Amino acid sequence: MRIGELAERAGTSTRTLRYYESHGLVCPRRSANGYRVYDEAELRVVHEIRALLAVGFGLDDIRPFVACLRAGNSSGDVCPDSVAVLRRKLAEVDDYLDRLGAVRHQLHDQLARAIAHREETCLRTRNRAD
Amino acid sequence: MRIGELAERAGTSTRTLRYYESHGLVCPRRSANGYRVYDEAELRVVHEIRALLAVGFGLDDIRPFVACLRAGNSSGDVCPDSVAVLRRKLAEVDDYLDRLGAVRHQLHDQLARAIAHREETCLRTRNRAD
DNA sequence: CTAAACCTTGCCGCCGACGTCAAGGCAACC
DNA sequence: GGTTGCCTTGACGTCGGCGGCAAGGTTTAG
Repeated sequence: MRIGELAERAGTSTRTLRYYESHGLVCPRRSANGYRVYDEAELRVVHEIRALLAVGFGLDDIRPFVACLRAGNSSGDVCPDSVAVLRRKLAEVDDYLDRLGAVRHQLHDQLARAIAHREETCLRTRNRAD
Repeated sequence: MRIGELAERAGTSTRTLRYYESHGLVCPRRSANGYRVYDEAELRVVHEIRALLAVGFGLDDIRPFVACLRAGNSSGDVCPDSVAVLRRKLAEVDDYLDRLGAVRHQLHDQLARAIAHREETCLRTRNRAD
């Protein structure tokens, strides 16, 4: 399979596949004329990459998962390095959730106070109008 | 007050203050030699900008708050435009919290399954060793 | 007089996952 | 042989909030 077909079947672009390759995540063979040739297994790899990217992983974080898949495992998650990255990412997400919760809290209060202030001002204005 | 003093008192850099100015958030007078001159009120404005940036606002979102402060209000939050931005940002944060919660959930499951798979494999290996 | 410490404008670098040309080679069909 | 459609490498653009440097003018202290 050549790059165009893989791109279409993976739901992405040829540019993206070349980008992954330049970062060592995919390594296709080359045909006589220099075209990239991928085998079926690479489709699975690209799907794995895309899924992890969608969850917020960076390409560097994804590398162990790809290696794990290439090692013949049914899932990219089961190798020690992958598990380590998963743990770290979970901790990062928990951390981010905490901070974002605090931000939400502050925004909520800030909004409530602003609205309260507006109503108060409105009342005073009406009282002056009396 | 010149730019260096304002930067120090606001806990930021001169580069940052010039950047804010280039985006219309601060507009100092100029002295005869071309130096930027700020009055005391600008310190408050810069603090407002920094506080909102820290919460995740972009410079464009912050503009109404600065205008509100300049209009003489004790808080930058109380003007209609500011309230609108606050509402929108709160909604965005809520949205992001939802998605991040889903991501956390997925990561948690993925990690749990990976560990379960590893233990299972480990058991099988020991059984073979028996 | 000179060094130090301010200030000015302007422009490139950064991060990350690509998009978007540009300029050209290869393959297949009419 | 010309057109179409694939492929190649290379290099610049994107977004945002600055950092950092260059090359110069100003002011103050010694």
